[in-house]
Amino acid sequence: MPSSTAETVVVGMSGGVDSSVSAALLLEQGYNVIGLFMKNWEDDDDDECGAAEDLADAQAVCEVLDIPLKTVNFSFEYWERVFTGFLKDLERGKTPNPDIICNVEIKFREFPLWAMKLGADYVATGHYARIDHSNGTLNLLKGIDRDKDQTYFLYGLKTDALQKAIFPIGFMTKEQVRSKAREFGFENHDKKGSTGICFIGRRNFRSFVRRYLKSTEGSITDPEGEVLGKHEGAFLYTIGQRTGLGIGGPGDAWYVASKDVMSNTLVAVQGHDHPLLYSRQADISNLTWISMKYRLPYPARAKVRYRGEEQNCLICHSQDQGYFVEFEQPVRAVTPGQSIVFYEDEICLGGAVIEATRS
RNA sequence: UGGGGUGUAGCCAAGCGGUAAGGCACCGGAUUUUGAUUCCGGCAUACCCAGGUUCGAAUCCUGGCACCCCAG
Repeated sequence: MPSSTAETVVVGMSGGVDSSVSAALLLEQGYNVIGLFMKNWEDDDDDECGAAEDLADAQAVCEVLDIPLKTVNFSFEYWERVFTGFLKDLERGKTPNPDIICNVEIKFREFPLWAMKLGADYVATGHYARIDHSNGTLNLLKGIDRDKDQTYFLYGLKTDALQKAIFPIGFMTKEQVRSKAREFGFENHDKKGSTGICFIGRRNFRSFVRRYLKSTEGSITDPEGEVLGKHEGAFLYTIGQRTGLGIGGPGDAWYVASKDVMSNTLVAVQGHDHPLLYSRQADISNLTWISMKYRLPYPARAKVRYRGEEQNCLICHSQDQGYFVEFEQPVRAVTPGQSIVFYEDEICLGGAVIEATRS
């Protein structure tokens, strides 16, 4: 029984192992724990069972732990603040990352607001990340499990959003989380990790997007303009992509090197490491720092996509009040719309959105 | 209709008498809270067609057919 003086923490529970173990750990640590299941997407048709199963899993875990599970529906907020922007970016030829916005707008804005109304002192999620409060400033640190580190998705959060956040599994490996789940007797200890857009789930990207955006066929050409084949709509593809181009024939595989939604054209090149797939510079926008502003130019390590390799780079001011990044080595598939996240050793400094690239 | 060449999966392409390499595309899976990348697996009872020779042919022979090239 939680004592009346214990602090209360609301845990966002997805039904997966990570958030389940997070809740259990908080309980062990003496918190008064409340589970929250967020439903942020109204399924238009199929896949309804996926969310229902997840809810059932979350319920099962909460029963084992003997904690209450509440549900909330942020579909409206998600649609308005995450999904519409996602579609708009796609139309503009970008490759947006909705999960990053989702964290800023939903998981670390709506969710905490809701939790605080319930009288929570803290909110927690099952992210592989750590928060360091020592030496006066708050720092977002990579998860101990470098292979699972999820700070890439969290770079848009500022100090105030993280102040009341707890990441209980940030100091654990996935392996440890799973065995902990077994210890607790969670049925979902072996559950496969979820993939796909957060809350929307795993889907065929192209057919999913085409439910919302009208697409028209266009041509795929090589850099010289020679037509190689056709695509289903330029905005359905991303830079560096190989799958779905349908270009057979002699030689190596083909990859998307650039796209132009105005002319609805895709330019493809042959070979995973074709020079046209590499960029040395990128214009960036919406630069945000988590806890500290750094004087530019500032040297940092940067990830251009989740699970990408960290690259040495220099963050700079550009002539027009904007910013750009210069990489020490050319980086493959730097893609407008994707985020570039900056690091210094363990610390996630912040990040920005890639606007344009230069070789 | 004189000469030469080529016909192997959707596309390239090995094979040269001993029972169909490989790559691209595609499909499935693994990895992955974006879209990708990457990795693993699958993918021609069948080699343009019809005969023939051989224990045995995609591989040799004969005859067709198709396409290409050079001459006309």
